[in-house]
Amino acid sequence: MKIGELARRAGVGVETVRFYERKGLIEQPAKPNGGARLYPEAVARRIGFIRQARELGFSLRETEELLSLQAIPSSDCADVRNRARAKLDEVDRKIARLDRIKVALEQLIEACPGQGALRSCSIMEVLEGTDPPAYPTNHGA
Amino acid sequence: MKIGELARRAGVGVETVRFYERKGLIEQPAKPNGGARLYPEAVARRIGFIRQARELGFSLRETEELLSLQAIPSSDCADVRNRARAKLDEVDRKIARLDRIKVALEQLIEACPGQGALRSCSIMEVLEGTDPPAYPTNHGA
DNA sequence: CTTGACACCGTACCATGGTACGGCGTGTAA
DNA sequence: TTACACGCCGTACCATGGTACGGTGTCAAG
Repeated sequence: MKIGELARRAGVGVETVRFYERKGLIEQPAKPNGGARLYPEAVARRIGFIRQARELGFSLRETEELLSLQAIPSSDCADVRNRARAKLDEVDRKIARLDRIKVALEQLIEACPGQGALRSCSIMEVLEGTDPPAYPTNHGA
Repeated sequence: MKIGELARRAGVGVETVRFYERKGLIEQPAKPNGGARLYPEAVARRIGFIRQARELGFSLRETEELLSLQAIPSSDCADVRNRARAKLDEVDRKIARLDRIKVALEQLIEACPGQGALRSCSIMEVLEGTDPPAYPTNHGA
């Protein structure tokens, strides 16, 4: 398929596809007869993945790292495994945080019935219960 | 506490705190005797939440929307509930996507043992199994 | 053969989310 | 009282992640 259809399928703009190519997130495909880029199906999925990763708070660089994880014979398997584990940790942490937000939202929705006795409760207050003081302090030491 | 300690506790820079204030994500605190901002503890947690929400892919605007969700008597409860539900959906979708990536990473780690028979497998290939064709097509109709 | 839809390319522009800078005031400890 | 840390403010700057533009080329239908 050509770049227009690719972009449509992946849910991004044509310019974005070329931008990703410049950034090295997708490789330049065949340009037969020297003209238009001709993409295989797989690229649409790859770009879809990039889009989703971005929405999950991964930068383009991090997204590239995710995409580069592949267990191919001849690659340094231990290295791939380590990087995958690091990413897995990150993903787990994101999930855990989202779960806390989720619970907070659910409690908020519960606390806010039709019209009734309504204890004041903000999302932060709900999180308070779940999230003990424990300040991050993980920045500049 | 003053802005310096607040920033340290929340894990951001001083400039960032003032930036959030300009953006309306935190309100300007008391400035007794006209001088330095004096913050209550709660603001550190609020900023910590903002930081985490950012890392989960929420924009500052979306983060503000999350923070604005509070069931206070006198507020339009139905409205709050609706907005909370919308956010909950979004959170659920994020979790679902992260779960797929998580599973993919786990499979990748499995597929990549010490040194052995190693089927070629990238994160995209793992996702293929999980993610049926179903192109998004949710952009410009 | 012209018109339209698309592709090409490079460059410029844009919004978001900060980050840094410079000049000034203040307060506390040597 | 001088010095240092910290705070104030406004403005300028920056990286990321796109988005738009303008000029050109190519193909296919009418």
